[in-house]
Amino acid sequence: MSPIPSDEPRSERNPEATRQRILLAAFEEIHRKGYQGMRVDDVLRATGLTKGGLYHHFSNKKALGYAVVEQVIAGMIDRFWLEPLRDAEDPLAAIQGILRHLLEAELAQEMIELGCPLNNLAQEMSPLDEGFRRRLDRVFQQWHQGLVDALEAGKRAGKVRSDIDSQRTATFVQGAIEGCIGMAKNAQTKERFATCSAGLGDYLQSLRP
Amino acid sequence: MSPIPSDEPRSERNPEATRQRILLAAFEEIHRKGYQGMRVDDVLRATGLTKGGLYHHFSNKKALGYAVVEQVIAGMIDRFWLEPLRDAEDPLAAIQGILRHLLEAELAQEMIELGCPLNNLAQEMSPLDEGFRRRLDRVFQQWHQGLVDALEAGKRAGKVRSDIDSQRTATFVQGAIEGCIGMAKNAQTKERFATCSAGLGDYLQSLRP
Amino acid sequence: MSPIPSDEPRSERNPEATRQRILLAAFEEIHRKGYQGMRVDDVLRATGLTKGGLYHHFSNKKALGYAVVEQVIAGMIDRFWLEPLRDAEDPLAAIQGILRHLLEAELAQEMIELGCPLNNLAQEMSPLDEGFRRRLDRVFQQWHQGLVDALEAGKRAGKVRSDIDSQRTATFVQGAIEGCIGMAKNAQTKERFATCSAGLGDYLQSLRP
Amino acid sequence: MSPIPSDEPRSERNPEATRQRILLAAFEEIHRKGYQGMRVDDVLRATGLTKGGLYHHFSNKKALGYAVVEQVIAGMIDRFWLEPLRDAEDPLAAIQGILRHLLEAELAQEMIELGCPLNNLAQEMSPLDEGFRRRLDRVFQQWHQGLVDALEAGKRAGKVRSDIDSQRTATFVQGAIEGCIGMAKNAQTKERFATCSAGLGDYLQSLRP
DNA sequence: ACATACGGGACGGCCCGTTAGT
DNA sequence: ACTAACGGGCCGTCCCGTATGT
Repeated sequence: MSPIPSDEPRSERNPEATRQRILLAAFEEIHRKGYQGMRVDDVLRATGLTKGGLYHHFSNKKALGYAVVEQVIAGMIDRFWLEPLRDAEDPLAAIQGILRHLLEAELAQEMIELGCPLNNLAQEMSPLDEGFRRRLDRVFQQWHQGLVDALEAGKRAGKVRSDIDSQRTATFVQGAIEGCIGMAKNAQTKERFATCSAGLGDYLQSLRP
Repeated sequence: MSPIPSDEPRSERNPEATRQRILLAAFEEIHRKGYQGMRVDDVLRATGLTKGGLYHHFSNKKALGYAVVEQVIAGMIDRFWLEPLRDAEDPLAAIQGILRHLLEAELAQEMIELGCPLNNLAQEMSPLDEGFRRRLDRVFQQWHQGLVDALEAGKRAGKVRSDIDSQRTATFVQGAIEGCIGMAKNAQTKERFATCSAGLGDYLQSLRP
Repeated sequence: MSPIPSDEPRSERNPEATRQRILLAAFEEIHRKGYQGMRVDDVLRATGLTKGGLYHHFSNKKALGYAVVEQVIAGMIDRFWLEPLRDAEDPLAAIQGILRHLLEAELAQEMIELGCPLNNLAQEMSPLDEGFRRRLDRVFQQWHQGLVDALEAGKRAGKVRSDIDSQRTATFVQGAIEGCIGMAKNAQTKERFATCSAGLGDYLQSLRP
Repeated sequence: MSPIPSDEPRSERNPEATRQRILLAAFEEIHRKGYQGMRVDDVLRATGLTKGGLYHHFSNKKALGYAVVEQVIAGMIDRFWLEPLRDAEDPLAAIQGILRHLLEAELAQEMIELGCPLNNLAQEMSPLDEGFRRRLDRVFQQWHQGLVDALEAGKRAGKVRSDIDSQRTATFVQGAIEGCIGMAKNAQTKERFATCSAGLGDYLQSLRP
């Protein structure tokens, strides 16, 4: 098919890139079907690898699942939730900004159709496997810490009521966000997300001085 | 073969009871492992039936899953969330009462360990199967309607701010509740649920006149 | 092929016969390749069953292996070694008779080519799996008991020296028989068996009064 | 890439030693699990090498197996059985000495738990692979020749009855020895070996003038 | 209404071997 | 001489569903 044929080194022999390809494909499948619903063979098909190849990088399906949590999902949470909060002087506005961003971006489709990858996996696997639970909880806690830090900064900047409990608030915000995404996923409509996150907006407003 | 025919109650020939036993066992398995993780053979073991028995009542695994939604989970939501709201003059207090009840009852353990059966199934199956989604959404909407009705009654009774949007609020409350349960399930601790639902309590207070 | 075509009940629905077919086929494969070398798929092909069918009768490969020991091999030892010794007044002559029989019968071929099924399995699996070891040892002990009884009867009948230790002698006879079969199996020749069992014959003569 | 070439001993560039390490590790695995049960990857783990390293020395698994027979097992038989018989004036005493030695030495444990490496392999592979059979039979024949020579010398020294057939006797002695080891391996007890070899001792006594 | 035997098709994992590279 | 990425086949098991019988 490609006009320049044979002197491209057939397989680039780039193990790190291969590993990433596997992780990405596995993440996609897990996001779509859940960990239990993810089929190793589908990951193989998506990556163009074979059993032996995958088995070289990950000793079994569970190890692959763990790696997806630590090396894909954790990074997504960081880029999506923590990065924007890092230097925001007004955390409540920042959170609402991210929520609005969720509605507009192309990834909205995926988020509403398939839900939050972190929460999906947690809901599925936390009661079934302690290894998953620990790793997922670690990500939740990093996110939580980012929210706490931002709320504290907001207090100092006079953008957040100083009498609120940041820990408790951060936990509830996490829960509410995941709840809103969940509502949207049930309904499979953007509107449900808009409605639910409007309620969350009301709550966030109630945190202002 | 045997000439003496029908009037010995062979074991306990009671088809309706058998059907219920299957539904209950299937519900348990689904609650614990998810629909995809539920194994028909495990349901068989739990009921003491065999393949033929189960497939006489349900044409396939999916039909069994659908029936669990419509005939088990829907009833649970009704008893647990709608019943207490029906005649409550103060809906916000009623909601908080249910949340407190969740922490105390023996079923708390199950709720925190395994999560909300309705939401679990919805998160797992809504993107994968439209039949599940429709049935689950119906339950969510009944619950939603109950909340709306209660909030409106609360407004009339002067227990709820009259300027709030009941639809939106009901949706967010649902989301927040499921979010709190989810947080607790990740952490597998009662405390996380207490913390998160305290935040929800703050929100509910902000709805008072 | 059969002129009367369609009204023969396609699969006879005879579970016990099916179970036997599986056991026989598994025995054949184990005899030929060893337990580890036996492939479930080959047993399937030999029986015409499918995975599900076999899995219904035996929960896994090991269970099938155990059943082969208890329900096939034990019976063979009984018919081949114990039956002829039961009423023999001259046990030494009886043993030599069986050895000679081994050289003549059609089963000689199989015995020399593939060895003794009991000893093969024991050599392969005793150090690897205690479940196999116990079951195989039980067969060895029944055989041993048969030899002891026969020797004692021989003593009473004046056909065996009364000063020998029957226990020890029985054990050595077992070992020597298996050793002879093993020698023949290495060489893959009848002659090696003849030579080796001639030596055994010398020993047996030395037990005469 | 590096201009400084060869005189740094990179790790311990010693191909012959590497080959020996592989052979030894492979022997261990074969002795423990059989040839079919031996996994190349386990040999790799035991030697610290990788696939390429092993396949540089042996073209495939079978070639490794053959080499183990010719370069490890043959040597063991020579040291263990032939060496002590070489200059023994009383072969029967020498054989019994070796048997007693077997019971006392530390290697007894291994011999009784795992059996005789030569006979194990022969029982497993002779019917399956002619290449193995030939190589193993060669070792058996060298051992056999050693026994014959010793018996003949014993005759000349008046320590062995001169009317016995040395060929036949040697074969039976081999068989009986392997049989005794096999009996012990089944039972996984030293005592079984003691009992069975006591019977062998009786036989050997019957060969004295 | 229910039991039992069996079909059939994946799925995860194992494992021998090859090949590009150093 | 040796490493490490990867190919590819197949094995044991799992599991949904059907068919036959009672």
